[in-house]
Amino acid sequence: MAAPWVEIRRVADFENREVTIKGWLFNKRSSGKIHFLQLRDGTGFIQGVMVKQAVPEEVFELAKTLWLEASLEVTGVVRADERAPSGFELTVTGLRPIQNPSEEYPIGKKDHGIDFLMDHRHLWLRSRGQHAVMRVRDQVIWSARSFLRDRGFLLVDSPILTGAVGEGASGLFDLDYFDTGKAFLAQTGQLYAEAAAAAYGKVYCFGPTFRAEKSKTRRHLTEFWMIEPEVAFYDHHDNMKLQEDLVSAIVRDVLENCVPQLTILERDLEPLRKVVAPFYHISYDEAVDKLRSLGSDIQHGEDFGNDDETLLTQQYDKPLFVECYPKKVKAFYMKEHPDRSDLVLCDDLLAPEGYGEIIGGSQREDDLDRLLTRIREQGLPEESYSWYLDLRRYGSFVHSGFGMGVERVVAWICGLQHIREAIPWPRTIYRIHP
RNA sequence: UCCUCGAUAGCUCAAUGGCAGAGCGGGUGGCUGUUAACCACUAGGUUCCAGGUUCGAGUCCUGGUCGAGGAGCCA
Repeated sequence: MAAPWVEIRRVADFENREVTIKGWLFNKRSSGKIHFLQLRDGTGFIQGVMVKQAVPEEVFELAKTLWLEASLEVTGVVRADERAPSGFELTVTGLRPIQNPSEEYPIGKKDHGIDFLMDHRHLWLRSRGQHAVMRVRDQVIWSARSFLRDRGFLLVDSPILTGAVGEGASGLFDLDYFDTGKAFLAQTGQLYAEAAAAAYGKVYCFGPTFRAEKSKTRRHLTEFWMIEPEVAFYDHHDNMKLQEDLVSAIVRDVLENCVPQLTILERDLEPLRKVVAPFYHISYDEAVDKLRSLGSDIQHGEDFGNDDETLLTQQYDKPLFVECYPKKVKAFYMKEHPDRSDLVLCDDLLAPEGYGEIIGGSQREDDLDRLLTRIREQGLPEESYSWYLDLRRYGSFVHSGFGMGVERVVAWICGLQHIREAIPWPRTIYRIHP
């Protein structure tokens, strides 16, 4: 007798049958003798139509008392209807409230300010746009993982609590670690991934990373997720090819599976359809010349500013590799350029449409003496890197890797104005709640 | 850390130094196809805090708190 519980995403398989939907009421309209109940169950959205004559009087009256975001079991018959955005609606036959709120839902139908929305992030996640972003984020992560798995990569996760420093001494969160002194939240898993690459060849780590920099921009979080592949016997060029293949695979998968979500987000699909290998390449030196010809006052030897990066990416319709930056603006572990001792074999991959850096990668310095020299030049604590230096003592090897910022990729693909919407619980300099 | 802007009804925002307003949300009533439904009526205010100028301050000045946008740094 009981109608089967069906997920909204599956209702097409139940046309003209009575089903039960378990979910929440995200909007309600009424025309006197018809209630329109907008339902959400996490798998989709559907409209329930309750006609006064078709249900018992008390059920029709009960529907009037529902507040937004009431949790419900709704029974009804699935009908194809071209007036419904999803193609289907539910002709309601029964209604059982699970919990009906006793006060108004804070998030209304009209616009809210970002401060209010961030304070209500736990409720904001219920909204349609945030559903879309989280689905795309999920797709991006699954695409990356399956891409790497298909290519024989081994997932070797790195620690979050570390004793050694990562890329530099600034921007580290520290905490007391028993009697041994300070521990630090990892800024990167890369050094551990290098050790894993020496053990297993093709590896990656994927996890949250932490930067205590007081950055206050639309592209920074203090906690963000990074996918970091590291490959033994890959050089600088192999490394860029891998990045190009990974990013194009992710975009291809999103376009295959997430067009409804991108449509909700009003994302223009044309720029994404152009994201097909090969991407563009430009050297750091060429990039500086180009920027100067476009009016930037950047000097050779400086790192790019935010405006520079935006200006540069606006010149291209696909992702752009910028290669071989000056050694002095990059991390100690990057391999010195064989012909130019002032440069390193590295690349930044810049997303188009002004989004900028989504990947930073490099060939790693595999020579023990050069690596030691750079650690000392940068004033880093040599003893913290002793285990890392062992990788150059015992079977050193050409190897390369990169870090891809998940939230930056999601923000770019979704066309978001700010990276904070690309992660469920953003952590920024002035916000750690909820 | 620096620069800029902002804070008024539950929310989003108006208001020449001169009566505190609208839309949404809430309440009451109406409507058999609504899509941020619509229509009528209605309730709702310590204008962020502390001082100051003025006959009179939401508005001007000083200090503070909180937030946003941007810079630097980076993924």
